Amino acid sequence: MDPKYHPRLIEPKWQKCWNDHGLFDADHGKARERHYVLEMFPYPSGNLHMGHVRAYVIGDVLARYYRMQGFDVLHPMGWDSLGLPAENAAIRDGIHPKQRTEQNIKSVRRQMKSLGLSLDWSREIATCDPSYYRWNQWFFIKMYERGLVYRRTSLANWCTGCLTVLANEQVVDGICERCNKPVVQRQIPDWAFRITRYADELLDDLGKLNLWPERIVSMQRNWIGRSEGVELRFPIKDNGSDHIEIFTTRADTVYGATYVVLAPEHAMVAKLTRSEQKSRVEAFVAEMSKIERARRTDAGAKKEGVWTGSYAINPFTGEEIPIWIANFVLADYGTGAVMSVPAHDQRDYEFAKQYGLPIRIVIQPQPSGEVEKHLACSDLSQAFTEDGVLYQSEKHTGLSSAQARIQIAKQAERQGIGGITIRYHLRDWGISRQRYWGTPIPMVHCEVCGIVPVPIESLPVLLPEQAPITGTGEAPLAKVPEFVNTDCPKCGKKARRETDTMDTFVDSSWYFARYLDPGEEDLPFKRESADRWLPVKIYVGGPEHAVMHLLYFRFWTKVMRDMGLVSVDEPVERLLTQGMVVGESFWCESHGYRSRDGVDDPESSEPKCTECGRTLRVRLEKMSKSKLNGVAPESMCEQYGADTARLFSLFAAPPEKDVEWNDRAVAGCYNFLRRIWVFFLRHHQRVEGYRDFAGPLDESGLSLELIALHRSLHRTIAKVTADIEKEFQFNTAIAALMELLNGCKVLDDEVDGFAEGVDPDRKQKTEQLLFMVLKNMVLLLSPFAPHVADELWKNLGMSGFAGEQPWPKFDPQATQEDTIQMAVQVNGKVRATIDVQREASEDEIRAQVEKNEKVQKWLEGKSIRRVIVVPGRLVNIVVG
RNA sequence: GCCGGGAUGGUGGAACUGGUAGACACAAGGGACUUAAAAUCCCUCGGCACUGAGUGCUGCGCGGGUUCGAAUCCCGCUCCCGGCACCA
Repeated sequence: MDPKYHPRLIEPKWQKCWNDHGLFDADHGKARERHYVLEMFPYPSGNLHMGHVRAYVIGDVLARYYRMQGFDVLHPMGWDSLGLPAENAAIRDGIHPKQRTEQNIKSVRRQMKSLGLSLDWSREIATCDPSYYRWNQWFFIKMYERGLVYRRTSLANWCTGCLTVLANEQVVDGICERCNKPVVQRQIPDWAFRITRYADELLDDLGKLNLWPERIVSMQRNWIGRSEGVELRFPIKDNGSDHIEIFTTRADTVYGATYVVLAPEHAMVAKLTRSEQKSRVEAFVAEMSKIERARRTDAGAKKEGVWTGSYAINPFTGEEIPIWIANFVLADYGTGAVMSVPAHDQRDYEFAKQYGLPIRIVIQPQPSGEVEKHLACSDLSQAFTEDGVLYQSEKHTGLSSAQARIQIAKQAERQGIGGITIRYHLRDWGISRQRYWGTPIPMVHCEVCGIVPVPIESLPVLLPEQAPITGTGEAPLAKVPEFVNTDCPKCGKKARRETDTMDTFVDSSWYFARYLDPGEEDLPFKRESADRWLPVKIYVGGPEHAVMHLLYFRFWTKVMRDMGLVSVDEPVERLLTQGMVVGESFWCESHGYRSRDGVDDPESSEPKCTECGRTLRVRLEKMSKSKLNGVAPESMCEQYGADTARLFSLFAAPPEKDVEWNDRAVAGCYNFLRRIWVFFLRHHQRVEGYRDFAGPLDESGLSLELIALHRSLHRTIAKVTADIEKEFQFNTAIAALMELLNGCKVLDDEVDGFAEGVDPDRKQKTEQLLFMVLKNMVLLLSPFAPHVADELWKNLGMSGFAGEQPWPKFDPQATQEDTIQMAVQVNGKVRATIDVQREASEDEIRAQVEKNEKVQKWLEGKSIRRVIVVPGRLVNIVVG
């Protein structure tokens, strides 16, 4: 055994060895119970960062642990390799996306392997491979047949930076989440998935996800944004047949609706505009279309609008009320039209004040003295938006808001002018992208037949090798005549192919199922494989995918279920969203982000820029290249080894929390592995004769310290098992292993004593204990630090791999102490501790407590009122 | 504003169904070894007070409550983080 711990020597060796033995291939024993462990697959961007490392190591520990627990584990990896970054890079430096992607995959795969991840590489997939994306096309056509895909011309989010259409989910505060440029509204024809058809189920089934983090569930609920309300038709004055449809959640305020407002984009605007208002309305509409969504929808923006010149009739009061258009009404929510109740809606209130529209109070706070206060105040300073009691609302007056909403909805239904409706914030998923590096949409536009899907048997529609990638916003595929020009599959006449490609979220919506049968040619995957492996038992990834990816992922699963491909309702049983890896960033006013090398004394409280001497702003930020605060996993592996990198990313914090990268603490983890190494170095030869010893250990004749160590061993097994299994508390599991090692010092001392000659029976038992400690320590360590574990396993003279061994079991008997330390409290404060026999009765404990001098001191001159004995824990004496 | 999550030493973090707060690690201080440094090993380490092995008080964001006993349960606040938001 090498006297020094050299991770760089042992790690590549074992990685190769595992690979040669196909140790991590799934489906070894078909009879065993199965466990599908999945981490979100990466976009192959050339280099892994620490965030990836953390996610993959977490998943890897679980995969290795479950294997040792006897499960048949599927732990695959692949590449989310279509998408904008490769295309943008191609525009920048002229390398074809395919070439770049292949290089990157190679490099990232190598980095993953050097982390010792226990992946089944025989199932590797890449979404840019036609054998993958043909199934995107297959799904697209199947979904088209089911009415889940449709062509629409709609207001789309047009990114002024990427020059392409974005999904709602990709727009954050009116800004493109990718390039940070403004997003504007444009009428663009595109393809969309009807995810809204599943809105209810996506919402309801959140209730089944009880092993998902609450905040993710809550974010999804928020995003789906179900609201129950009433749709009402407001007839238009002097036009008997026409009406405006509005949506409201506050039908109880309908008697206070004193005007109607439409979104500027509303289809009826032109029809409703009277000639005398025409110029003003048109100018306003034109102006609005120019304003980017960010400013339009900013809550702080000034309310603006114009009157159309027309009137509607409030169907409940019969009053004529003016029809306006305004910036604060959105075309794509509800019906794009609202009834305005200025007394009870803050936006309507502000608008009414500004344009002198009537305000009528129809809700009173509560039937108390406060009513008068409100009513007396004819000019409200703001809207009263809470529920209350109806006022001046004809026969509904006096009802509570809740009651009134039901009554008014019923009345509307009876009169045939509306009824209860449910609206969602969730919109259909627009998937058309005017980009090259994506899945071609398998549709043909024929002048005779219209839109015709490509027949399933002619899939895949291959992405042409070359296309002019200019980034100008027009679909690159439209400029490739060989691609565009085709024959209509229906009539055979000349036709044109669709030239948009699919959003890459399509790829990641079902990849988890492709791993089941990556080579399958007739279907995306086999039903029997799906039944064998799904749902995914544990899915690990970053919380940044809480909304988009996970929602689409769930949607797709439900669609696949309805297509008869899978039998599960939800793709993932348990979700683990790991925290970010953050690092200290240094920012200089004049030189921007500075690397540590560009900082004078990074440890001080006021670090200075080496260029200009300015005091730098210090922050903890997600590690990134641009912020120069990252640590590359590769250099980490070179310096300390993969095992240390793995250990640190698990030990620094519980998995859901952010971890701050700390070089010193990393060294601490390295030190732990080194100390284990030294411990084995010292003892491994001594246990040569005990390789078959499987316990139980006879403790008689052993010193109390050694018995304590034996107990500690069993407790550690119990603790590590529970920590992994129950809560994924890898940090405390590793702490327990450190504690065990710390406790092993007694073995060193004991063994030192052997030189002077010792009772052979005692020596044998000690060596048996030593062996059990060494063996189990390796096995417990192996999911976390697999390379060093296998090296130590070999040095112990054991055969096979540590990771193939059954997970250690503990003996509950052996975890029990004969004497237990109990705390003695007097009036709830700890005053003494006593040692009692484990089986001691309450009376015996009381007797012992009474004898205790320290306790007596506190009882002096007081009378005992009550004594509480919590077996095995403490005694509390209540005195007065 | 709405929805979620959180607050424990100098730091990252432990603490089973309410039961000895601060495991484990980092940093810091002291010591051993060494010509010296590094490395390694050992000791101390929430705060305050007292001459001491020690003892007492105090301490889990703040204020109340329940309880023999609260970091943990309940009520009321403060602050921080994440998400959503002119969504009618």
